[in-house]
Amino acid sequence: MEKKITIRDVAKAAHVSVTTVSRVLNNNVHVNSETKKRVTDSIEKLGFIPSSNAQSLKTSTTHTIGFLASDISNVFHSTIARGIEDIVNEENYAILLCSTGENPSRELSYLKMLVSKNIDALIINPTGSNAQFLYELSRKIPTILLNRRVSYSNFDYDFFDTNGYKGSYLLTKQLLTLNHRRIFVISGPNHLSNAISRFQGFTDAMKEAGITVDESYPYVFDGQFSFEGGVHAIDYLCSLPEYPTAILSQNNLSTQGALYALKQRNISIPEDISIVSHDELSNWDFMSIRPTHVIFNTPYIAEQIGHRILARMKTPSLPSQEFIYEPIIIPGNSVTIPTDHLARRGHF
Amino acid sequence: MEKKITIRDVAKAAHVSVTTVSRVLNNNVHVNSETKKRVTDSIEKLGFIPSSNAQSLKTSTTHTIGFLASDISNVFHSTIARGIEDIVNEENYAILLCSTGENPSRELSYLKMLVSKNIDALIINPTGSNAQFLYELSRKIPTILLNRRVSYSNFDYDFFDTNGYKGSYLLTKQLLTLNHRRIFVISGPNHLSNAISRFQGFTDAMKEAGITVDESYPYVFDGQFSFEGGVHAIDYLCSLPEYPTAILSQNNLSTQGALYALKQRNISIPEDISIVSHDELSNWDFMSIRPTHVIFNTPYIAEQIGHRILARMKTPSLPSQEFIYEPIIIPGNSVTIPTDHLARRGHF
DNA sequence: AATGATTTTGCAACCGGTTTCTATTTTAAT
DNA sequence: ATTAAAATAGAAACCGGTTGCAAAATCATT
Repeated sequence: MEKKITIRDVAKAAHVSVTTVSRVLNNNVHVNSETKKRVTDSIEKLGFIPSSNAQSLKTSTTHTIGFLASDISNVFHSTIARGIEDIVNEENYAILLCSTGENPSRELSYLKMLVSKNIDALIINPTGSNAQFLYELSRKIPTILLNRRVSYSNFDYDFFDTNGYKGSYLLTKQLLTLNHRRIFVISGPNHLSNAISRFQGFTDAMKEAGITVDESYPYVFDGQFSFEGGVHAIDYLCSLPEYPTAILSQNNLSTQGALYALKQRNISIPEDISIVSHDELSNWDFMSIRPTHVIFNTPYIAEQIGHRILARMKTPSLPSQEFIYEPIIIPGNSVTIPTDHLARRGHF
Repeated sequence: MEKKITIRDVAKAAHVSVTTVSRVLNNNVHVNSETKKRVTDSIEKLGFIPSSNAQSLKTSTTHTIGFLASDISNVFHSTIARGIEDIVNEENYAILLCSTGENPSRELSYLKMLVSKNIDALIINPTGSNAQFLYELSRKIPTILLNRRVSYSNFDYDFFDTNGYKGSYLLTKQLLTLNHRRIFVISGPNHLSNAISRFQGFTDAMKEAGITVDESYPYVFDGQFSFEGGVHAIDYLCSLPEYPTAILSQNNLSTQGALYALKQRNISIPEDISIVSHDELSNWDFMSIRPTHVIFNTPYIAEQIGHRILARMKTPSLPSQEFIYEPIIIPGNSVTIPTDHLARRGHF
């Protein structure tokens, strides 16, 4: 194991003090150009790379941003991560990556780790738990919340979200316009703010059509935002006494699960049932049934988050703000007028 | 700005020395259980979280692993990242995430940043440049190379890869068995070791069928592993004097581009031309044309990488090893026997 | 040549932990 | 009761940088 090259080695090689080397590194104070050259030459020759740890200890800044999301392998989050990275990398920030897996205790332990690592800023897609810790953290470190709100007494924060309310509202309207009335919703966990607002978009559209969605409305499935969630939703759908004519899936993973389960049961789209969905579906162009869905301009959102976090680090006193991005509706071939094929085919 | 709580504050509150607090934190040496309780209580009460920076400075370990890939928003890489994360998180390692964007100078600057941040280990999907730097780095820090080799005099390293040679070989065989002879290859940059080995799999299969693929073989397109690469490949294909009967696309992004471009030109699969592909295609189940393709068990590979990097950190003297994972072939509906539809339809 | 202003440089304290070495106390053994 | 061994705790050096303060060197002015 070779010994590490430190600033003192450089100082010795250049016949100057460590102070001078430090000054050359940070080029804040003027250093005689001749001395400077001697120093940079020594740095070059020795291949010296200053230790961020030592720097951080003194300056208490790490040039590191924590990104804590439910699942980094989810294409939405990885696209966001990449977009942020591209922006902040220009100012030499690095990103510490963490997936909570929707597990509050894992989230908490990651948060503590990030504090201990002294990150300069945090971007989090929170589980919803750990509100107090997050609140206190946000008072010390520039913080951005992504997609999900957290409620805690007068906790205000920078918030980036897609307008899920509007997305669901539009999708529901589309179905209603075609005369669908029995619309089955595959919803997400109701402790997630984005699941709630999407659901609200649905109920409001329904209300405008004179349909009240309350406990007695039978076509609601509260599941996880996951493939299995979609599969279970279809199981549940098929157990109902009266069949719905359309499905609103509030999440892309649920949609995939639902499509899979419907195919297994030989239920055709849109002949037997219509479906509309939230969120981007990969390879949508090439799908045999292309669900009508709403998407968001994710790379753009990521870029905005990147700029915002830089701004907030520069000016911590910035007043909190919300950034909500509008849905883009992509019409597919998954919707038609209500039929009663399912009933005729004996599914109900 | 509240002042930070340090180990000295805890020491004061618990009426002990900082040494004792440190001992409680690391519980290596025995501390009287009564004293210990006083200390842990104070830690709890003050919400003290030790600074990793300070710890790192002394111990020169950071519990941080660098993951440097061409593009973290690529689902292959994000799946790998997540899988590694899940494994190493159990031992409290964090992951520093970096995308090179295939840019060697960005790769180098990231590598320097990672060195300066004193990472404990590195997992890299290298651009192929910066071989010397990487070589020297790997002698100081446990390093794993992913998917692409780097050539530098007696540089040996841990290497994880998918057997792309075999994948392309099998796909080509499949086409040859159906009597395809004019097979168009959408290849990748020939400075990438995985592009090279995939291409080799193709040529070897062809050779076995008595077809020599050399400079005079007209059906090779060297592009990028990207959507645009696929589009350009089809442009090129259509400019050829004699049409091929099948396409071997060496990468999923190229495949998507190719499918798109073929659709634009109203070329049907497999009636007009057959296609086979490398790598996972999202939502493949629901595609109207499901390309026959080879995939790899990515989550499993990720897990293995995670275990390996932990092992290597524990035992740096471990001899280097290569881990090559076999392809899994997924038959689709994108292949048929050669036809001369394209010629008849006036494309050629 | 003397004085003051301005550059340029170095000393040493400091950031917040860990660890070596030493001192004190407790326990065990004779 | 005496001594050896083990358990416990603290003082201070250290990790590798940054920075306040002050001194030395250079330059400009009278």
